[in-house]
Amino acid sequence: MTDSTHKSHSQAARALKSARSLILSGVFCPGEKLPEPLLAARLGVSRTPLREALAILEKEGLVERQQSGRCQVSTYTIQDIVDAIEFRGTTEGLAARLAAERGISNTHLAECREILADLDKLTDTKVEIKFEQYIELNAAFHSWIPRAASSITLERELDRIGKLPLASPSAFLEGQEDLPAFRKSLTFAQRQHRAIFDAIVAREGARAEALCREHARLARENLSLAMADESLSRDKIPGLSLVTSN
Amino acid sequence: MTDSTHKSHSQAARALKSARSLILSGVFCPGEKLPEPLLAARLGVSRTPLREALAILEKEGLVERQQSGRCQVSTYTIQDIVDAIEFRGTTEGLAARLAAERGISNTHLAECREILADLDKLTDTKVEIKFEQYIELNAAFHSWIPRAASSITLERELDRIGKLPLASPSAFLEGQEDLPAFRKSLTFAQRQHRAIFDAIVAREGARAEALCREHARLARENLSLAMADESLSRDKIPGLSLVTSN
DNA sequence: TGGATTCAAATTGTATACATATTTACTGAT
DNA sequence: ATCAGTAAATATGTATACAATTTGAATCCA
Repeated sequence: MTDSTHKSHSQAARALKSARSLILSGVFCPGEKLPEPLLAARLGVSRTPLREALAILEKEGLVERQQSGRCQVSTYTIQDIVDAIEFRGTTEGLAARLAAERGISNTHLAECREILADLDKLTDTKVEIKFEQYIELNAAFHSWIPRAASSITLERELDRIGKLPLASPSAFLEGQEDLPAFRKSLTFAQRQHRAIFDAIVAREGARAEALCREHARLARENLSLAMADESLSRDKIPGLSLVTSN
Repeated sequence: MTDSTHKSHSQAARALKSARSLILSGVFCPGEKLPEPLLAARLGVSRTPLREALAILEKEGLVERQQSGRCQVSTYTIQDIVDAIEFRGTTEGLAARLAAERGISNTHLAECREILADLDKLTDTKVEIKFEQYIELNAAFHSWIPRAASSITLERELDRIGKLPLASPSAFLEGQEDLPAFRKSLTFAQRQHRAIFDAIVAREGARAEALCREHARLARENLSLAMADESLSRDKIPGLSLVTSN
């Protein structure tokens, strides 16, 4: 899957993305040791760029260094994930409130209208939902919120929060296409998207904030669904393999 | 080659702390280029650990890499700072709400009582306030909140947010000892600390959250004070040198 | 058997070398 | 004087080498 032809990305950047992907996809188990020489060989880079990538992954919380300096895959509890989801909802709520209070530009208005219209097409029709498109548009809506608030700070922070395991708005959209309860929730989620947008446009800051928080609860529900669903989703949903089941 | 015994002061870790300190203290101007060889010589390390430190500082937002790969000190607007303070207040509010909703242990209860009692001693007496002690105790109170919520996630995130320029709860406590308006605000801040604690103990989540947000507004006021205060505070308050006065 | 001990193998942290890419300074022409 | 073009200087990105440390295992002793 790795694409070594592109030189637009440095070895360090590719090592970062590959290693993150390998960890989230469950190729490495939580707690597993990650010797640098081994990982470097596996990723096809030398230790120098790999170590830069590992330093970042450590900051992101995906790997930990024990006192000796050895690297291992982090372990997460369900509550860690719940808290991360709540954290994202709260931060998106803050961004939505600021967008409402500050008012948004016509450009941002039009941009979101288009995203929502496209999402409507995907969810309203009786046609088979195209999940890849939905994921993309859903991510577009969520990243729109801090941009609408004209807040570089929140843009960057939400981007970062999305890298916490299972905290991203798209975290539970992959690998659950087959669950009927899950599919129905997509239509509901889109109603919430519209409500959040309307609240922002109407400058109703408190409402926009509350709606964002409630919207994040969907992810929490999906987490429950995924955990209950036995072995099916464990290796399909990126990051779920890091969670201790207890 | 100086001290390779303790890993707690690895070259990379020391380079990180030193470079961060140099940037925040205004030794390097915003936008200034930071050539690696120069910086490495200045910090007394080789480029390898320095680059790890720079990768982290880039993630923290203190330095940026232009497309060529060259490193430069980031520039912040006042609104970036305002948003970062609001972000911290909101996240502390979330932690306080969770602490209230989940209930706190007796250990955490006693720990905070002691912190607050010590803060009372410092602020109530007519004696000269010991700023260093106040800063330490204030930081202890703020880091107590996510611990009381039993949330590793929020503990780590708030620690991170505190590294954003001027977003830390202690950001404006240094270098303003001489401003009377500022000194008076310390007593007020302590009243808010007590109110937050009481709300958490009483399991009043919404109140605890609202109080935390309001408490963060103090930092915003201090930012205004510091900006209005001409050249005095610009090189005294860590991070203020990164802000464009525009 | 169980526990300490020693020693080889493996791993980390760092410095350095070097190829590639970029910046800067300089030259010369219009 | 201005601009383009070129060459030298400098910076970055990466691989590799090496010392110091840690791990793992085989050995020895009670």
